[in-house]
Amino acid sequence: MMNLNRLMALRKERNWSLQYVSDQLGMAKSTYAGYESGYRRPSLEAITAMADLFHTSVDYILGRVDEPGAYADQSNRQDEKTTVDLNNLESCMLSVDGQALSEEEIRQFIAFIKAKRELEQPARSK
Amino acid sequence: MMNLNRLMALRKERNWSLQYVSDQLGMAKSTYAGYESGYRRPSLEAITAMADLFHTSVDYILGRVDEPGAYADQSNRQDEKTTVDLNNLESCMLSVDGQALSEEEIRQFIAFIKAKRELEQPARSK
DNA sequence: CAATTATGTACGCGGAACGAGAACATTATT
DNA sequence: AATAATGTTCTCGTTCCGCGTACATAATTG
Repeated sequence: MMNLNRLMALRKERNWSLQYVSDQLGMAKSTYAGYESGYRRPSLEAITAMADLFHTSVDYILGRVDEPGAYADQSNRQDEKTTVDLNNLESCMLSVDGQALSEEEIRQFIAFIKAKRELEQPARSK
Repeated sequence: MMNLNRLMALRKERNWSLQYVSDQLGMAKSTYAGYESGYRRPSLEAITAMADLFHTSVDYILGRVDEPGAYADQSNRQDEKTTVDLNNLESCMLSVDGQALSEEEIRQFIAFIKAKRELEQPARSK
């Protein structure tokens, strides 16, 4: 039927754990795991929060649309200054000395930042 | 909270009755009426069926997006990519997982990228 | 290698809330 | 005026959501 098969792909692309995602969404690990496995179905608020977290659209998670980054998410829409979250690679082009950065380089930077934050906050785990 | 205020507008634009819409959706009149009034929240299947019936997106019904026919704009949005050079950061703010990056972190990243490019182009450099 | 911790999976339970139908009020049609 | 159509609100039975928990496996640490 209507499976949310794309959730796991969205999570694994970012190398996030179930625990980390469910913490970000403010729900139990088993709850989010139920969404990925198809055992449970998210509420409208839950699926909206997931679309925000993954910087994609509800329609994409539902499989109604095939472009992950088709819509702007709320945080980007409401900010007057342009705020770019690096997880949303489709929305921005970054360059250094006029030379564009590849997605791979941006991913490395994200990993670098996360590793740095881990070291500074050893108590927290994702 | 998250009201589906746009449902009634979508229906009235078409001069459709609650009975007609609920028949098309295969549910009771009171069920769909509950969605419009905010008394009940639709399931994922129900809101998907509504998006299909009204020829719009789930994100539009949820208020995550302001254009009813959001699908057509996919190619347009990619042209609107914001290009940011990391050497002049005054214009924009960068974040990872919604957490802002400090200027120091970005400077470290610039240094990292430059060093990486040095190593990848040993013949040209110097 | 052993021990501990992180990660993914499955299940049972209490309770929230969904969906249908009925009853009623209001408006439109004849 | 009578009838039908439309919109609103309520109760009831049932579904199923979300959490806690337990367990299996993989990863990390000493």
